[in-house]
Amino acid sequence: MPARRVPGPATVPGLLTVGEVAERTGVATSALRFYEERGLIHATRTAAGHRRYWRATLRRVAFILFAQRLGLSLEQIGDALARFPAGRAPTRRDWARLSALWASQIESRMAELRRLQRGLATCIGCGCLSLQRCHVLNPGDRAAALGPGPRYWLGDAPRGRSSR
Amino acid sequence: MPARRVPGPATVPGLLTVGEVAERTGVATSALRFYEERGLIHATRTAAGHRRYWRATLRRVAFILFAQRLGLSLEQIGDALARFPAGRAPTRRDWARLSALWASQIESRMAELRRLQRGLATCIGCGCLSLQRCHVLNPGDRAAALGPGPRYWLGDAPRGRSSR
DNA sequence: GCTTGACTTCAAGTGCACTTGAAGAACTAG
DNA sequence: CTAGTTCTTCAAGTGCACTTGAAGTCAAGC
Repeated sequence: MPARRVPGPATVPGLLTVGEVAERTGVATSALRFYEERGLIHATRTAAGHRRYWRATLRRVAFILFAQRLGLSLEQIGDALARFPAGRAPTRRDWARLSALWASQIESRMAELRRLQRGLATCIGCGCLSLQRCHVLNPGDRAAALGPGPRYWLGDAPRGRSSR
Repeated sequence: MPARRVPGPATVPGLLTVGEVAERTGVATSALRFYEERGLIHATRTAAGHRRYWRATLRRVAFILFAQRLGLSLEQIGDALARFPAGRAPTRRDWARLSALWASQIESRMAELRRLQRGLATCIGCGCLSLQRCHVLNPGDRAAALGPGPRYWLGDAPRGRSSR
């Protein structure tokens, strides 16, 4: 019955073990398993049940790391990844759409940082940080009072999931 | 024995109840109590044990909100607040020192966002996101692999507290 | 053949920043 | 005086992104 048994670790050029992926990405094996559980990455299995990753997974993990530094949650990253085929690079078109979305998020976060920077120099220093109508903490309306729960500071709030 | 009893809520102009502070700052009463437990804010007590806040506490809370949007942890914020007198505004000198520190943190976070922005347009789109030597994920050395634990993305890592 | 190390699952733990709930005391309005 | 709101403490729960540990399997080198 050992007819189509997937070969052992590291012996096949195209497939990587979880340890190899961990080493190459700097992400712990436990995290990789966690990402798989959350549907962010996928692996084939050997006959013995060991994970084997395609090389494309390295890019997928890089994508996850990138998006995390952007400030996205794993759920948001999962949504983005779901549009891409699992085993291959995204198309230019896929990429362009996502790129535009994320670029605008980076823009708004940078805008906030610039506001905070200005506030650092003037608003707080002079004691005007009043909370009532401070344009640093409350741009427009009452964005600083996003309600209870963890406060997100990229894009003000994760879309969907109304607070609490 | 009711000789120097602190008067009731809302009746004294200088002192605020926890509910009033919550309403004015947009921060939940539970969070205010939590901040007090962590030493970030302080309150006097009425004879009955109810909290009474100075008006300066409003500014202190504003300061906390501001620093949170900067991406600082409560511990870091507490360190910063510890240098300031509890009941009054910080001196210009105090402020200038902190301001310089935080400004540089904002600068480095903005620099990272610009890198990510560039990566968004080129590095990932063209498929070069390689993890090994990607200058978007690994500026200089291997900053993306900060080790296990929650990943900080302002200033790369909270100073002190070597990871784990 | 045996040891060592890499892998497996599953449950539970961690750190942060809180929130929620229970049980009760205190203030306020009518 | 009573009802309702606001406050008190304390313990436990939440969500995120994982890590740690236990108990066991699999593969490779000597």
